[in-house]
Amino acid sequence: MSDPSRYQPQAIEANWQRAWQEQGLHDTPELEPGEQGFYALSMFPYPSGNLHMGHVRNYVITDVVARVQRLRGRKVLHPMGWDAFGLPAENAAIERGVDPGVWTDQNIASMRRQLDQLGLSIDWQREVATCHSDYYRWTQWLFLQFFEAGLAYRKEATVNWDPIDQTVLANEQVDGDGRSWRSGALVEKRKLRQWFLKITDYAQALLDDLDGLEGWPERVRTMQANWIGRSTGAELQFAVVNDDGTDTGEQITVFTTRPDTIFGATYVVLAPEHALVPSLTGAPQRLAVEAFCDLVSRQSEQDRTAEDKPKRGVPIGAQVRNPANGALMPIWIADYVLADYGTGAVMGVPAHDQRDFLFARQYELPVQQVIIPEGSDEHAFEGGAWTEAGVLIHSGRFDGLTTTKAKAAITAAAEAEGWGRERVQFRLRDWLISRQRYWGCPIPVIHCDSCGAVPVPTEQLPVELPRDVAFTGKGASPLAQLESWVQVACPCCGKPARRETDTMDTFMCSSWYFLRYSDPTNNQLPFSRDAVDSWLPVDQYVGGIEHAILHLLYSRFFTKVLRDRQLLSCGEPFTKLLTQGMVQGVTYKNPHTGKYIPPSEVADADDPRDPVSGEPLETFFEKMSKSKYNGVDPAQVIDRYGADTARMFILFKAPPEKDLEWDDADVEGQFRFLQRIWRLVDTALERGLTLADGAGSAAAVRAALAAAGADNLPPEDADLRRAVHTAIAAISEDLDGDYQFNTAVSELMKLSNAMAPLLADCHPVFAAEALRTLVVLLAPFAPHLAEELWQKLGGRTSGDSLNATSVHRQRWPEADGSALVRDTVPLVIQIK
RNA sequence: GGGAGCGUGCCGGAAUUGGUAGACGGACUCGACUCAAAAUCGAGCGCCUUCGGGCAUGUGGGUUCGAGUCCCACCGCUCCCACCA
Repeated sequence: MSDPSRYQPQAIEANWQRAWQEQGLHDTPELEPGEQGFYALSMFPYPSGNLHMGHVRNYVITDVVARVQRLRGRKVLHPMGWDAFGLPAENAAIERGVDPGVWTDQNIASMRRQLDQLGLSIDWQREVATCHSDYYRWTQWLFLQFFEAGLAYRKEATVNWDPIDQTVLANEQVDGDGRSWRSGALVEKRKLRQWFLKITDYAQALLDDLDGLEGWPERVRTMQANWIGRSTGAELQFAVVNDDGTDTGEQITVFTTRPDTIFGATYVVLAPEHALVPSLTGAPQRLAVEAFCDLVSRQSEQDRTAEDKPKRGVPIGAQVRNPANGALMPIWIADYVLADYGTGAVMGVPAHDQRDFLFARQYELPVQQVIIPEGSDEHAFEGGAWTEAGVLIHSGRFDGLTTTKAKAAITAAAEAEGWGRERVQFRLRDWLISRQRYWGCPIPVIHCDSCGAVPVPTEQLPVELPRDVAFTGKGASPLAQLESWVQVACPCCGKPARRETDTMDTFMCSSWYFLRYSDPTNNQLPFSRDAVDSWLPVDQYVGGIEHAILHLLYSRFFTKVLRDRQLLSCGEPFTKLLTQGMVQGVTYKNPHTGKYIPPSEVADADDPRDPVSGEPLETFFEKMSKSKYNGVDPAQVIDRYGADTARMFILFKAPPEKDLEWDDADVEGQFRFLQRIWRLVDTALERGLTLADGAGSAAAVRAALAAAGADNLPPEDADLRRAVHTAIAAISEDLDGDYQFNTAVSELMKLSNAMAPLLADCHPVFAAEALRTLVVLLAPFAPHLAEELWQKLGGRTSGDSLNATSVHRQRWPEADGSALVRDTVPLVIQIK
């Protein structure tokens, strides 16, 4: 600590963090009317209490973006907050009896301390926490906006029930294996009355506007488009007929994307949950049908939808007439037809649909081919469905039409004759927002026997979460068990009524937090229109790929609804999106026992062996997690090497969007690089160089240039100028394009390597300017070190014309060498 | 099954977008300094070589004066969606 010539980050970083804080260097500047600010945003964390490397990577990336923009002279908004509702707090309450609010606030405080050590340029005055009532009252207010717009409604629905967490999950929270995204439990089905938001009303707009999101990764746009899942087809009606061939008056409506194959339909299948199933089932079939429906309802989503499962079904004893050719065909129910997609009914065309084919073969239903390959008069139909396009046969007046033409012609005929119409179908379902949990934002509704579901008047917001609750972890939510809170007078008629006891999906809270940052202390509105319009849309959003669908889609939906409610102007919230890769750690696993072994128990990293059995271990990189013992604690890295090394390493090690393999040896190498820069500056100081030799005087630079002759410099001077110029161009390009921080850091390292041997021999003016450029370029990546070096070089006391109190007031060099001007002082690097 | 993407040294990754492949870093080897170690500094580091060079970017073709980059086929890997009618 006493040796001033050694780079000791621990000795300088906290000081600079304090200095920035005291100077308010990262406070958000006021924007002039019409002025364009820059909004740099990280996805806010859940306050688990522990900062992990994934957080560090996320926030460091955003911080570099913010710092570069500030150096370029932009006014920057760079906020942070807490996605603070959610199950872990409630689980802590159940397991350890701590109050979820207290637990969460403690975690926020501790994570805030850890974040501060990273030297992030965050404006903490705009901090928000979704669990504080000055935030969630506006979440409730926004819910009422949806309600008023007819976009929030209640319906009884079959929902995903998580038997461990005792709550309902949205479709999106059930993973591909039919398990809860959080507890991992196999999801069951239940019927409950739930609140939904009508995101399907915006399906088309959400899809259309994806095209304009050029600053988003292609794959995220594709994932969203697939999730929305638009398909065009037709809705066709099949009349139910009695045994004697007369119509019963009932209709079965099916949705199909292949109306051209209707002449090949040989049966109709309903989902077991279809509303007409009970009434259409014949007496002899009733027992079988009920047994089958019961079986299906007990199946998990996984069993039901696994593609390799045999398709099962039963006939219900009724029949329909094919509207195209009048043929009578049986009605079946089957597990492969889903109640909540399309109309919950399909026409079975075994010849041209693989699922129908398998089903028909299993139950010996007739197969009628109606499409043949174009240009062939023979049937290409062999033992599997023919799903390609072709030409129609056995289709009456439509014979000979191609698939494409037949789709249009048959749909048109159906429309003209009244048995169908064109129909666009989305895969996207309405968003189920009800959660039977305590630690969430209460839904501001009161249920009254006479008035129905009544919104809580806005002046009564917030509906506060009661704090004196018992957590048993069993049965209904603690809210529903708290009669003193539930019983309330109806705002309409004043009669006794009951509060809604469901809380909102936490995705509700995170769908608008980026708007609140623009005006975080407003207590009249969630945000003023002026404030939100002056900062939104977010210029650069940074976060994990795991939010590619849910959070980003919901946020886009919110933004569009609020725009349509005249609360803001933009239709898309995030102009550019960067999805950073995971941080992976070295993982040791015993391939026989399947157990993960902590690295501390592995004696020899080159020949890892199980400490108990001595068996050789597998070594690989995997996403850091507690259960795999492969995590690296950011605090320990910072204690040892400092925040600047951690920042540089994480930026350098891999391109931001790719997975990053954490390697302690590499961190060491990064630290040594910063040490070399430190020594470089020390060497310059020993020679008596300061920034005053260069930038302090425009005249000095011009005089030096004139003396040397611009095209006739001594080789060292020319080499140095070239090295600096090249680095500036490369770094600017890396940062402007796709944020290739890894190569930008490389260029910086190359520059400092190239500089070291040249500084001793070149003109002091050039040497000083080159050093100044190096330090400024370093500033976004290793801000503490850059500040310290700037000060050591006399950047604050040299009579510098900017009188900079901080290197952050220095202008970032422009990509073309000629523009390397800091106010009136030309930088040396003007000639190639 | 549908979609997106990727394949370059021992490793992470570069390559001015069609122009000297392997930047920068790690690991490794040798040397200097040291009683020694660490740190630091210097050198080497794709493969083969008769030291002239030759061969190398998953495999096989193609376009081009020129291909890691563009086109076709194949092999392998990753991610997302998936009985969505």
